[in-house]
Amino acid sequence: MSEKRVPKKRPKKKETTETVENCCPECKSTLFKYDQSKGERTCRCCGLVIEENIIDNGPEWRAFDHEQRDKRTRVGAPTTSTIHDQGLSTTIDWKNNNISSQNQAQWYRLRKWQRKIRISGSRERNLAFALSELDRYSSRLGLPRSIRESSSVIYRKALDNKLIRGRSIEGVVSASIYIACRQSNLPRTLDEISEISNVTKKEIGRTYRFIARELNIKLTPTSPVDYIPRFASELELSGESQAKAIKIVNQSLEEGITSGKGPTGIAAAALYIASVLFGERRTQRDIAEVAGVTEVTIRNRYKELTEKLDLGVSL
DNA sequence: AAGACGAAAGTGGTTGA
DNA sequence: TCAACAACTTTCGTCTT
Repeated sequence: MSEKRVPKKRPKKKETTETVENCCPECKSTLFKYDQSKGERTCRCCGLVIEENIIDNGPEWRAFDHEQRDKRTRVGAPTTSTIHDQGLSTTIDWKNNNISSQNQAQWYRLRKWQRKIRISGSRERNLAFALSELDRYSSRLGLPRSIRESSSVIYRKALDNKLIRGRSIEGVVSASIYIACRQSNLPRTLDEISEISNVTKKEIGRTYRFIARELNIKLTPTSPVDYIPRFASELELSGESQAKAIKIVNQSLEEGITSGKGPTGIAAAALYIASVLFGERRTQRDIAEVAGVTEVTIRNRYKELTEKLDLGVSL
């Protein structure tokens, strides 16, 4: 069967079962045993060693209760760019535990200084405010953590390069979010960001172009494909329709009939066609609303697409 | 009655002189 | 700085289901 087998009697150490994408080459089983003490992953079915010398990322110490764990842990929370001091500063608790009345005044002064040091200087105050705004905006937009991180990094860079002067913090925060979204191929429209931030579309547009230029950030033009999953889920369209819409967009990209046209309009038209083809028709109005374009635009795009692509749509 | 369609006029942004 | 321009929107009347 196999050249390498593990002995039947194995130490009763931590053993976890898990399913892995690729299966055992020997018996096609997808169930594996992971033996931490040996650093081996073995097939549960035939015992073949799938992987050896796995690096154990866990701590080298062992703890038998909470107290020991607390004592032995040597790391804290991960640092993050979304907190102005990267979560590294100390705060002094307001609870006055066992402090004599003589010391109360002293403690009060200590706290005051601690706060002053924590948010000191215009830069820190700016960052503290900006990052709280950034957090508000991104939670309203429902953005993943990774994008929050990268947009706060962009904001920090903008601040370090003195690009904020003469611009509103809200504007720069919005622009940072816009850039971060585009970089991670989860674009939001200027309209969407403008709506939650009370910064005009025009201002965000101006600011993001300025920042991208100054910080040498290359922004590739957004593809309509990037918008499709989001729009499709808002319209509650099936995965099939979504896949079809993506296919339509790719086809039209090849044909080169998309240049110069707004990506949202194309995404909307492709979704409209797909929804009709799969019998889950959405009205142009509904699609226009989630895509942030007008019905007229959808009609124009959809006309172009059906004419040039031979999609076999009859309406 | 709702949705789709299309014409016409208007708007905001880009480009090139 | 200005005009030309393309894309897109607004508005509205008509047709289709």
